[in-house]
Amino acid sequence: MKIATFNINGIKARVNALSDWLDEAQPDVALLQEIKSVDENFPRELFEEKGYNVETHGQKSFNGVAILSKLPLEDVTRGLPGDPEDEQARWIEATVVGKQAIRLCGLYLPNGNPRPGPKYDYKLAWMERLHARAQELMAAEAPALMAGDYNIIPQDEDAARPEVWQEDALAYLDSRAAYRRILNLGFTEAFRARTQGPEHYSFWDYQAGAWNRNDGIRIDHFLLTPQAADLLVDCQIDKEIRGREKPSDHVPVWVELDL
DNA sequence: ATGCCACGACTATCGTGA
Repeated sequence: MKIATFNINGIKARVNALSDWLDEAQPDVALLQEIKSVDENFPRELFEEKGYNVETHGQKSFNGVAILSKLPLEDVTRGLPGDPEDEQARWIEATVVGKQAIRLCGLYLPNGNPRPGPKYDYKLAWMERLHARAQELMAAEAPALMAGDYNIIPQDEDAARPEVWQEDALAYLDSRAAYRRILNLGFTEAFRARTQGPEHYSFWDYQAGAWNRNDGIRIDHFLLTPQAADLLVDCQIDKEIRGREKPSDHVPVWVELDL
C-alpha cells in the first residue's frame, strides 16, 4: 500500500498539478495539507471520479487537511484532541484496512514564526497535544502513522543552509527538542530509516530562486509506530514535481507499506 | 534590514506562509 503526504498550498490553485501527480504516482492514500478551503468548496467529485474516497477537515482561507483513499475510510475523526478552543483545521484521522488495519493521522503542524511570540507558543502547545495523541497510538501497539507537514527541520543536514534557520521556529532548539520528544516515544521516521545524508528536501521557497539553487529544507515527515515500521518497504520524495508548472512549494513524500 | 513569491480574501491591498 502506497501512502503519500503532500502540502498542496491551496486546492483551488493545485487542482491540475495534484490530479496529474495522482495519475502518475497512483498512491492508495494521499494525506493533504493546506487545502485552504472550506469543506463545501473542496472539489471532491474530481477525485471521486479517479476512484478516491474523500474526507476533508477544511477552514476558510488557511490551513485545512484532507484524506484521499482508494480504500474505504473508517472511523474518521477531525481535529487534534486536547484543546476545544482550537479552531484551526490541522488534523484528521482515519483507518484503512489492507491485509491488516492501519490508523492514519494527517497533520499540518503550526509554523510558529515569528519566534518568540504567541504563534510560537501555539506551536509548542500544539506539539504537546501531538505528544499526547502519539502516546495513545504507541499504547495501542498496532500499525499507525502520523504524516504531514511538521514544519520541523529535524537536523542541520535537513537544510541546505542550516545557519539561516538556526533561530527560526522550524529549526530552533526547542522545536527540535519537542519533535524528538515525540520520536523518542518509539516512532520510526520513515525517510531516515531508508536514506542517510544531506541534500534531501521536501520544501523550496518560491522566493529568490530557491528551487534552482536547491536551497531546500526537509519538513514533511512520516512517523511510524513499531508495528507500522515492521511493514516499511520504501520511502521516497517526489522531488521532480517541484520543477513543474504552477507547483506547490512542497513536494509529495510517500511510503510503501506491506499491507 | 527588508523584500524577494505565492495563495486566498476581496477587488487594492493585506495577512500568512517558511
